[in-house]
Amino acid sequence: MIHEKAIREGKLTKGMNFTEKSLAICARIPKGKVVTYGDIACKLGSDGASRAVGNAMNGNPFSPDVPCHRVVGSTGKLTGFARGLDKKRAMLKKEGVPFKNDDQVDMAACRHKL
DNA sequence: GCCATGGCTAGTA
DNA sequence: GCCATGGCTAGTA
Repeated sequence: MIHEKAIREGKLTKGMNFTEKSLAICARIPKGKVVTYGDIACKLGSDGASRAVGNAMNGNPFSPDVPCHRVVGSTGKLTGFARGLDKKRAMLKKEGVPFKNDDQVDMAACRHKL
């Protein structure tokens, strides 16, 4: 992972591969906000790559500085997290993200526009 | 060939 | 619940 600095700053540089770019985008999500795997994929110009974005988040070496916990499924469901969904939910709640029920984020209220 | 997705359809209640 | 999709890595040769 050569582009650590750029990633942490949320910048895309030309040498980055898909994974690195995904992480860089992720770094831009403000506290209290949330984004979708698909949102990041779209932002990178490949709509079908939402699954690949999931892979990228899974390997995130800069967690939780690069806030991969702020990425959720398209419906607002908490899909996955290396240290468990309970942790993910706890972190999001602590940041003030509104929930509809225990594993469902209120997307309308806190979806971040990339 | 795996997967932290997502969208669509069959088929139950 | 099925399957198309896309990027990546473990693991074979």
